[in-house]
Amino acid sequence: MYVYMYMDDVLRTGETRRRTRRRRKRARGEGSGEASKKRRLNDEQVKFLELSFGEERKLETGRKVQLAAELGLDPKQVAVWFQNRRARHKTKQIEDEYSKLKSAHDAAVLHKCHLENEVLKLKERLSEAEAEIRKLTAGITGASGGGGGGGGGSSSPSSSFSTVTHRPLVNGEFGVEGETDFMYIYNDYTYNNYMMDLVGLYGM
DNA sequence: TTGTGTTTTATTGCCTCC
DNA sequence: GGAGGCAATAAAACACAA
Repeated sequence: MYVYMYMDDVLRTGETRRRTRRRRKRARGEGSGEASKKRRLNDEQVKFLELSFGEERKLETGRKVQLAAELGLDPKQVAVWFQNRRARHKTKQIEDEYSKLKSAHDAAVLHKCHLENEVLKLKERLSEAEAEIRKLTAGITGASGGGGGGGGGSSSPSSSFSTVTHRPLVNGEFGVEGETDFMYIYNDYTYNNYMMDLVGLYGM
């Protein structure tokens, strides 16, 4: 019996279902007369119930009866009010949680954009550095292959490497905020490291 | 005034716990 | 098995633009 009634309701929608329930109610002799009319609680009653809800969200029987007596309400009304109030509270909590998560998500997306931008800049710097290395390496191999003497002037290793090791030390060169750690690592990459890398690369 | 959207009060049916 | 909680929904009351 229940299933049929339920399916009946499921198959109907919106106003049709509403009218159906209204008809059923009337058929049971409800829905008419003053007693069944909805009675809105006055401000004082709501204020009192809110205070009580603030103290304790759930309602034991004793407290329910006492509240009802104090407010001149039916204990059932108090119970219903608490039930609905808990539902509203839950909805609000969900909404708050959603907006917090959304803010966090938006911040994460923004951060990701910054990081991607940073990666692009660093890649650009890397290819510039690689080009410079190639240029300098060509100079070194050319000088050593020139046979004898030389040594002085711009072709000397010391003058070339000093140029390279000092360039990265220019503060803010990468255009990246909060790059202190990176700068520290980069500054540590000194002449000796550079020489070792070259030896490794070209077997000098 | 009236149509429409929102809020509040109440009901129903199911579930859990004691 | 009864009391009480919850989700879903109805329906009355209210707010407000057109």
